Amino acid sequence: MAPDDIPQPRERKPVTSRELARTLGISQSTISRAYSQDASISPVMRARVLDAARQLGYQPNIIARSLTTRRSNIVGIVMATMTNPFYPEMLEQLAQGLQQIGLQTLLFNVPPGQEVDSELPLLMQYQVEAVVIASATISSEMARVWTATGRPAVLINRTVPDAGVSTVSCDNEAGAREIADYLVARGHRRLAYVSGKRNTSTNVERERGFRGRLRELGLELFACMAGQEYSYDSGYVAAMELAPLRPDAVFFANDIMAVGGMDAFRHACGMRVPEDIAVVGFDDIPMANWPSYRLTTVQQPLARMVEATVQCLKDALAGPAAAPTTHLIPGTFIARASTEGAARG
Amino acid sequence: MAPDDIPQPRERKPVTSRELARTLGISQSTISRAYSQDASISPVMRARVLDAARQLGYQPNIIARSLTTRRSNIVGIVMATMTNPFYPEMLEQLAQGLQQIGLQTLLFNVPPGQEVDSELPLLMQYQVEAVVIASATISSEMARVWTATGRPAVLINRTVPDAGVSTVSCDNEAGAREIADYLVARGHRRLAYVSGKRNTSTNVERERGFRGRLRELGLELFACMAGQEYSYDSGYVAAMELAPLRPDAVFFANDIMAVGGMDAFRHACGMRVPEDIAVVGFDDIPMANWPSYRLTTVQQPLARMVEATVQCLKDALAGPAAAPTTHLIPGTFIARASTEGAARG
DNA sequence: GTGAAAGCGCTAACAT
DNA sequence: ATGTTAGCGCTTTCAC
Repeated sequence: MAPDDIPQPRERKPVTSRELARTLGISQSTISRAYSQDASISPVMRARVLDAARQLGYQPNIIARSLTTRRSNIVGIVMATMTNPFYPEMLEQLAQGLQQIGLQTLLFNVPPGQEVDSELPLLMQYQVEAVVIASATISSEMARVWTATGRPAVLINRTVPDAGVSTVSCDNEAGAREIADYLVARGHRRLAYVSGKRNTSTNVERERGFRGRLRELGLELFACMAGQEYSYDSGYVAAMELAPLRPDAVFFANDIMAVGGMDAFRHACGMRVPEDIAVVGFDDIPMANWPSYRLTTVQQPLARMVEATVQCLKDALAGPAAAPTTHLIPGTFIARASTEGAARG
Repeated sequence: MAPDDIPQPRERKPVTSRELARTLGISQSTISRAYSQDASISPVMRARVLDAARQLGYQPNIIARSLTTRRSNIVGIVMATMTNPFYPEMLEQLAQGLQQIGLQTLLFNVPPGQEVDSELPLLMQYQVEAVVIASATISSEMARVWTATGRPAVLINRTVPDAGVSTVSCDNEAGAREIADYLVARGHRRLAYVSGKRNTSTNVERERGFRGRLRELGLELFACMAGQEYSYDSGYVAAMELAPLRPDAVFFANDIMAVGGMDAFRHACGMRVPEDIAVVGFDDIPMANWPSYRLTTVQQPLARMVEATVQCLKDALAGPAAAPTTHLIPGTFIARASTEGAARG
């Protein structure tokens, strides 16, 4: 076998601190100190080390470091399918926010039909310092198992009863009540709700707020369709079923469903929005403001939610185990053409 | 200070293999063997270990393992802003595909205005085994630095001249040529192109294909607008500038831009699509098939691209450094209402 | 088949 | 300010 045929090791071993130390004729711990902010090392020595490091391409192995420091600086983000454009946006901001405070993001995408719970063992094995769960639901039991490890968890837009996890969410109920007020004030009386994924707290809260406020106003929900998930298709299908009942206003559990619903009403049912039927969503995704839709909705305070999440993690990771916090951030009602001009009162 | 005031350690230390070994009265290496597929350990012993592990909640520390095995099973995914819905979808599929072969995803989101290059050192420090770069561009120089570490890199939908990285992309040029053929065959003569982000290979290829094929057919591009990025807003703005020139067909660099363009034409310029102007995109995002748009486009073979990427990584990580591969996967032209019914020929 | 010991690359006492 | 030493939790020889 010619020398050329000898398989090369797949990976050139990176330079280690020990090697760097040897070439500089100093001790290995000095290398370590050069990278530690407040370590007793002379500026000149540090410079010498960092210089040589650049020459030889040395970079500290963060993984090895984490073994001793017990700080991986990695947080897990668990997400289910992102059929709702709201979530990619959140993921993006979240990843950037975490990175700004020196945390890296290990992404776990829960395939449809699978549970978040099944991902948690892996997260633990990878020694993530905290977990953020968005657009996905975790069982109370598993949440307790997680918090029992002493690691913080933040749920975005989901709540789990007394499981010791922190939550950050939009005030869904208040937003939904505002929608009820608005639609009733505009003279609508045959009001329908299209639910998102069953048993998600967001859906429960929005439905409760809408229903509850209507009742306070002396009205009953005229119709209620069960959407399957928070997707365009789901909204489209629900709208098709709803149309024959002729409601005069529909509140969809979120914007992407509402957009699907509007398309169904307009292009498949021959109905005009808002003249024949008013449509409202929730989230205020960019699409909601496109001229094709101009969707009345409640804006979720995405930036503030991300901020709160990042801050929450920062605090939790800084000090000793803090008590779980609950952030309920108000949304902002935004009236657009999908309801305007439809006044009947 | 009362005992209660003593700050608790933030984290209950997870049980280690050594502890588990001690409670079982066996050696620590036996624990290790219980988790290694082909290690010499008796079935009964393995069962005993795994059982006890479940009792005590022991789970191997993958990070620690990676120190000795030099395999972190982590791959970095680098993405820029996801204003194009095509990318969240890709990210989702990619994360799932990687997870299926036991690889975890460390997500790096490049903030707008920043370079991918700046993220690479971090990726190296985190000992990722490979990097996938999507919707972002890397300099040839940095690509070489990366590959010099012996770690594979896959670029999705971007190419870098001779930098030793693998690439997976849609045949953008062929797709664009097909669009040219189609539009010309339908009688359009005043053809415009709206470019995406300058200097991205996707944009260069699509423009070259479109222009080149037109020239072969004896036509010149009637107008060419420079879009700023691959976003709805960018498409909208470009369309507004383009409208006064009255082209009879426009090829936008991708779907989300085309959708923005259609909205501008229809809602701001009083033009009908396709009667006054035909619109074509590229990608075939779900939106392209919504009844509000029904956009003619070239479908990117997302699933196949993800598959190719995953396979490429799998191979590269299995054997010794393989030569970089290049996948060019054909797209599929799809005619829809945004161009149909506009025949003039 | 199992145990003992060495070492992965680093940090953190403890020396000097 | 720097060097020495002992681990962090695991895998992997090497004995037996």
